[in-house]
Amino acid sequence: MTSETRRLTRKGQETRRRIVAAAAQLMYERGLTEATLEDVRAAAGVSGSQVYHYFDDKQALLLAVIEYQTEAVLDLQQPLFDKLDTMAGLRQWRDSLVEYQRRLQCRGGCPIGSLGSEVAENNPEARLAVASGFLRWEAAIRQGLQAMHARGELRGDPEDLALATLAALQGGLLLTQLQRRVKPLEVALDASLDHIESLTERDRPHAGTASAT
Amino acid sequence: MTSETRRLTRKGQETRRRIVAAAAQLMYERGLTEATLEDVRAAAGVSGSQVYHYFDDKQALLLAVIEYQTEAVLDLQQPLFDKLDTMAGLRQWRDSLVEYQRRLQCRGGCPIGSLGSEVAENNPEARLAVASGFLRWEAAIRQGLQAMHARGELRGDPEDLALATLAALQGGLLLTQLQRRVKPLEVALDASLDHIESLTERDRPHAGTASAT
DNA sequence: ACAAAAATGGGTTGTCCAATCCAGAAAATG
DNA sequence: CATTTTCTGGATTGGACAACCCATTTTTGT
Repeated sequence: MTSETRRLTRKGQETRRRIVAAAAQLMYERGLTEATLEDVRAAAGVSGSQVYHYFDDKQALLLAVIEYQTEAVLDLQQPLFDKLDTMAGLRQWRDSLVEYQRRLQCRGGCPIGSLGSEVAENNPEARLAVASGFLRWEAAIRQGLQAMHARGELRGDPEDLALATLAALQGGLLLTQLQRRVKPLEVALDASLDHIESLTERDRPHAGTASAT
Repeated sequence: MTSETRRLTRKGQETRRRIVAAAAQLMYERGLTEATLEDVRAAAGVSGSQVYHYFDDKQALLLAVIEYQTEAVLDLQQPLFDKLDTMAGLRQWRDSLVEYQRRLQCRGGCPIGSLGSEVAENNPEARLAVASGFLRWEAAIRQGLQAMHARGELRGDPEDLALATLAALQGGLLLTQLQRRVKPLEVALDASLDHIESLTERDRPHAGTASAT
C-alpha cells in the first residue's frame, strides 16, 4: 500500500511537504522527466534517501504533486470562482488569468495540463488523477454559469459552456506557452466569454473586447 | 551543420524516412521520453547505428519528427481546409476531427500539441519548430474565415477567431485525451463554431422575438 | 569493371538516475 | 528515562540508454 498518510511526526510532515513543493516546482519548470529525484532532493534541502522514506517511488511522488498542483490552482482562483455568475465576474477571472501568465512571461503553461499531457499515454493512474483535477476545475466554472442559467439570464447549456470554456483556457495556455505571448490566451478566453455573452438576455449589439473592422 | 538533406541514395532516403515515421509513431503512442532510440531502431526495422548515421543525435531526430507530424496533420486536413469559408464547411471539418478522435479511441491527443507540451520548457529549438507548425495550422483556418469576412458574411476579426478556434481545438483534444471521451472536443469546437455563426449575417442574435429557451 | 562514397551491422562505452541498504540521530510514547 | 518508532545521512547498486567505433556490404558514378 502507498500513501495512507502514515502517522508522521510534525517534522516529518514538514519535510514531506517541502519535498512535494520542490518536486512540483521543478516539474513545472523543467517538465516531468527532466526533474530528477536528485534535483528534487537538493531543491528540497533534504539529503540521502529522504525522498524514498516518504514516497514508495517516483510514481507516488508524482501523484502527490498532481494533488498539490490541483489544490494550488484551485485555491488561487477560489476568490474569482465565487463571482463567475455574472459577465463582469467572468471578465475579471479572464483578466486575472491573463495577468498571471504575463507575470510568468508565458512560461510553464498550465501546471495541471502540462503534467496531464506528459502522462496521458503512459501512466493511466496519473492520467486519472489529472482528469479528476480537471473535473473539479470544470465544476467551479459550471457553478457560475448554472447560476446565471437558473436566474434566466443565460440561454444554452451551462454544462457544455463550462466545458468549452475550460477547453479554450487550456488551448489558450498551450499556445501562449509555445509562442511566449499572451495573445492566444486572451483571444481564446475572449471568444469563449463573448459567446457566453451572446447567449445572455441582455444582448449587446456588438461583441466584447476587440473591435474589428 | 545538421540536416541539409545530405546527398542520399534512394535506399538511404527510404531508410531515413522509415526511421522518422517509426519515431513519430512511437513518440505519439508513448510520449517523447518513453520512445528510446532502441525502440525506434527496432520499429523501423533497421539495425545498429543506423539512427546515428542519419541523425546527429536524438534532438535532430526530434526536429525531423516535428516536421513530419506537422506535414501529416496538415495534409490530412487539406481537403477540408479548402472549404472553411462556409459554416457548412466548418461543421464538416469539426465532424471530421471528432470522428478521427473517436476512431483512435481518444488516444494520443494532438500529434503536434503533445510534443509541444513536452518540449516547451526545456528545448527552445523544438519549441520554435512546434510553434511554427501551429502558425501554419492557424493560417489555414484564418484563410477560410477571412474569405467569409471579405464577402461581408462575417463580423468580427477573422484573425482572432482563427486563433481562438485553434485554441479551442487544442484544449478540446487535451481534455478528450485525458478523459478518453470525445465530448470535450465536440463541445469545444461547437462552442467556437456557434460563436462564429452568431457573427454571420444570416444568423442574427434575435433580441426580443422568441421566448428564451 | 572499378574505385569512391554511402549504407549497414553489431558491439561497446560512459553516464545518468531510480531504487536500495545500513547505520546513526531525533523525537514520540508510556 | 527507557525503549520504540520515526527521521535523517551517505554510500552503493543495477539497469537503461544515448552516443560512438570499426569492419563489411551495397550502391553510385565513370
